[in-house]
Amino acid sequence: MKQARHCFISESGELQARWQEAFPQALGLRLADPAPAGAGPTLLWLRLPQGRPVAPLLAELRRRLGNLPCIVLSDLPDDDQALACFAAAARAYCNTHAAPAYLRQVAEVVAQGGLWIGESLMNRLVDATSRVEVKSPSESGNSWAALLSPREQEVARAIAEGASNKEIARGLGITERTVKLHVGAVLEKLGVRDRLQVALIVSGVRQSQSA
Amino acid sequence: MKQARHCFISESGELQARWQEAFPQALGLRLADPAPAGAGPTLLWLRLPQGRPVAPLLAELRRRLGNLPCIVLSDLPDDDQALACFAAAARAYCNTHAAPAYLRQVAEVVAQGGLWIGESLMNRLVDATSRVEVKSPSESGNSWAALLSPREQEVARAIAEGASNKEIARGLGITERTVKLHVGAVLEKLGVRDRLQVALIVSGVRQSQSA
DNA sequence: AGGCCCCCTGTACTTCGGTACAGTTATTTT
DNA sequence: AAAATAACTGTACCGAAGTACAGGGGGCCT
Repeated sequence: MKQARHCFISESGELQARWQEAFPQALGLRLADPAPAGAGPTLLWLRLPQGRPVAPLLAELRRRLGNLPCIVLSDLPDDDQALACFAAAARAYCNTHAAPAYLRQVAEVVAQGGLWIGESLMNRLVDATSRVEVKSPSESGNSWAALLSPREQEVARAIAEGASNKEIARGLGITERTVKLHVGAVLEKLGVRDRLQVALIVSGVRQSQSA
Repeated sequence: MKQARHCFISESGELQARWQEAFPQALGLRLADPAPAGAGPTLLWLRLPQGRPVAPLLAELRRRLGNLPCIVLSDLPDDDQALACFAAAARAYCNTHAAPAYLRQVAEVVAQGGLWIGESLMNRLVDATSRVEVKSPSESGNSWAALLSPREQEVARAIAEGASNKEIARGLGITERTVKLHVGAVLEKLGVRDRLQVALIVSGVRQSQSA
């Protein structure tokens, strides 16, 4: 892998001491500066100004400097801001005041096509997902799961991913015949006539027709 | 940071040579094995069996081994599978046959709360996002309609209601054969293999796979 | 012990979905 | 005038989906 050319972008254009420590040859730019002459940067670091929407900022950066991977640094990181950054195709989100070693690792990850989310947000995502899976049999509002046996729920979820009977069979280590049995049970219990409706119900688009 | 205890899970339970090279002390488990006695692992690597839905696999692993960070290895990586993995709260997705150094970096990233997405998927996400910003300030995410002719849109919407070809034909006053023609065109233009995916896309659950 | 539910499998059948041939008509674009 | 696009129809074929018979084993409850 080639050496990345780092470019730090902040309101004032100054380089934080730790940034310079992490990447001695990094370039510093102000938000309004034009693209630097010569060999362009290959990796952008954007220090987020306080209280501004991130999407337009990132969009403009891309327009001016090319569609480069961009790492967002926030003085006061919070999960919602992080999500906004990733929605705007940021590649990483971390604290402005992170240690140089940390910054270097983030850079390496991003340079190799990785995404740096940070622990707080990651935990939230994992929590959300596991909670859904754990508590969905009991309630979760739409109650389709409550009508189905555990095995049938697995089948229903696979259907919602678009899996064929054969794929589900391989996935669960059973025969296609048995999958058809479960599918049939799911159809009857949810009161629908085909798997497409099952997919819509599991995806939350429709409600089950059953009592 | 403490040393992570790695646990590789595959169908056969064997450790690939490069896994062992990357993590000499890693534990190998089969899919069906129970949790190992003693100090449990802190990081799971799951080698994905061919053609199986991932969500149930990951859910069951979490049930059995605890809610640990999980890295998914795929013999034939593709973007859709990767998305399914992240939807199931996987922390990383990469090629089974990746080099030891690569695996070690993935592990380090995950151990520090990062997410490893891989270049292919990342490029797609970045592309998608930048395209959205460029071409649809008005409507967002509903790009499926833009790809289809008016008639095809009608058919696509009917599909999302769960209508059969025969019903669509009666509804539009045309033959079933013609409906099939339109359905075929919709499938091709949206880049999906069956009407179920069309229903999910039109319902806003999925994005179109096409350029 | 009998009844109930869950999970699993097999054979055989019908219907539906999707595609591959092969066309027609009308409108628009180049 | 030719080419491209949209809409439409027909026959035919294959595989997937779903159903209808037929069973098997195990666990739980009264």
